[in-house]
Amino acid sequence: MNRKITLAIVDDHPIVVQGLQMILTNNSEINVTGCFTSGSDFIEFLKNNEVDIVLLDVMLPDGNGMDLCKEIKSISPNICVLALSNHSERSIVMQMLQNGASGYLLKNVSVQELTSCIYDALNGEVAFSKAVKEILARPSANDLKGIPQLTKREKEVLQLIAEGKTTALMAKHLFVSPLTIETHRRNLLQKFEVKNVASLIKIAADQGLLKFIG
Amino acid sequence: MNRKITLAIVDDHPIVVQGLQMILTNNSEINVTGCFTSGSDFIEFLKNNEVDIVLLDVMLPDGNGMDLCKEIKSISPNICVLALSNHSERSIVMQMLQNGASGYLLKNVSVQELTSCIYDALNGEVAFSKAVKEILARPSANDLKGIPQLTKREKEVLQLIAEGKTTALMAKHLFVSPLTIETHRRNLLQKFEVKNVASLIKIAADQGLLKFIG
DNA sequence: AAAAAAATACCAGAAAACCAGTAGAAGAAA
DNA sequence: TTTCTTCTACTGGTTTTCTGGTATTTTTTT
Repeated sequence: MNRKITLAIVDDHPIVVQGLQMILTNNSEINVTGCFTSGSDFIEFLKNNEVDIVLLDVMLPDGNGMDLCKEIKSISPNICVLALSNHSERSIVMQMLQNGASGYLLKNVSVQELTSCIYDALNGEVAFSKAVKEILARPSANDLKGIPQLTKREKEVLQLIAEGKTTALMAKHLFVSPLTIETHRRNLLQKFEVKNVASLIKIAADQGLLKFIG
Repeated sequence: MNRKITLAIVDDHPIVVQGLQMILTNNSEINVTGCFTSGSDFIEFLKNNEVDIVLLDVMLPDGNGMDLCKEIKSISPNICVLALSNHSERSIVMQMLQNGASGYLLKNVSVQELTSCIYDALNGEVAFSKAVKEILARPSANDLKGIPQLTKREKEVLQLIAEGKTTALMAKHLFVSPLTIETHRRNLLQKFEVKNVASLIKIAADQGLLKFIG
C-alpha cells in the first residue's frame, strides 16, 4: 500500500479547522500534518515538510489567498492547492485558479464532495464544488449584492460599451441619436453607482453581464 | 418506479448519433425518443412531444447551437440541454451556458462521464466533462491569442483604472506625474490592441488580470 | 560596459466621456 | 384612464481620455 496522503489546513476560523479535521481523520488514507491560522506560518512549515495537498482559505488575516497560493506553488510546485472559501465572487474563483489552485470549494461543501474533490485534485483534475460550478456557469445568478435592474436597451448599450464602441458608433448601430446613447450610459453609471465606464465594465464583467467576445 | 427519462439527440454526424444511441440503449432508465440531424427538425418534434433532456451538438448545418439552445428553452423551459461538442473554445462554452444549457461535454467524454452528467443535469446541477473544467479553470492556457506581457507598473495602473480612478488620482496614488500615468495607459491600450479603457477592462477582466474589489 | 527595457515626463490638440437639468412620446401596468 | 417605466432627445458646459509626437533617467540584462 502507498504511503498516506499528507494534507494541511490553512484557515483562521477554529471551527472550520476543527470540522475539517474531524471529517478527515475518519479517512485512513489521509494524514492531516498541520493546521495553520496564517499564511506565513504555513509557508514556514512548507519549507521543511512535504505536503501533498493543502486546503486554503481565501481570506486570511495576513494577506490574501491569491498571492499566498502563488507563493505556495513557487516553493513547492507539485502541491495541490484546494481553495476553500465563503466567497462566491466569480473574480476571486478565477484568480485563485489562475494562480495555480487545483480547485475551489465553497464552505457549504458536503463531506462526500470534499473527499472526492481531494482525490480528483490529487489525480491532476480540476475540482469544483457544486455551487462553484453554478458560479462559473451562470455568474450573474448567484451574487450577493443585488445586480441593478437593467432595461433591455441598457443591456444592449452596456454590451456595446464593453466592445469598445464609441457613442457615435453605438448610435449608428442602434439607429438612435448619440444623445440617446449618452443618456443610457449615464443611467448605467448611476445604476451601478460608478463614475466612469472603466468601473462599469469591471463590475459588469465580474457579474457575468457581458458576453464573451471571441 | 418512475417513468423512463426521455432523451433526444441532435447531431448531424451519423457516427456520433449511432454511438450515443448504442451507449444509451444499454441504460434501462433512459428512452431515446428521437435523433435529429438539424435544429429545425428537433424544434418541430419538441412542439408535440415531451423531452426531459437533449444532447445538442453546438455546430449544426442550420444555425448555431447558442441560438437553438435559447429557442429550445423558450419552447420548453424545463428541458435540460446538454451541449455536446468538439469545440473547446471558452467563449462557445460560456455562451451556451448563458443561453440556458445545463452543461457542456466535449465529444471525447467517457461513457461513465456521459451518464453521470445526464443524471447531474436532470438533478438540476451543472454538468461539465473533465476537459471542460480545465477550460473554465485556465482560460489563458487554451486561448489562441496570448496575454500581453505587462510590466509591474502597468499592472498597477491597469488595476487602478479598473477601480475607476482618474489620471489625476492615479498620479497622486503612485506619486508620479499625471503625464506618466497617461503614458502607461497609452502603452496598455497599445499592448491589448484596443482603443479605449472600456475594452481594455473587458479583456483584462476576462483574462483574470484584475483583483476583486470589495 | 553596452544594450535593452522600464519608468519617468513633457507638449499640444482632438475626441470622447461626463455632468446637470429638462422633456416629449410610446408602451405597459394599475 | 391615469400612472409608471422606458426610450427617446435636447442644451450647454466641464473633465477626461485619446493621439502623436519626443526624451531623460533608472533599472535590468547581456
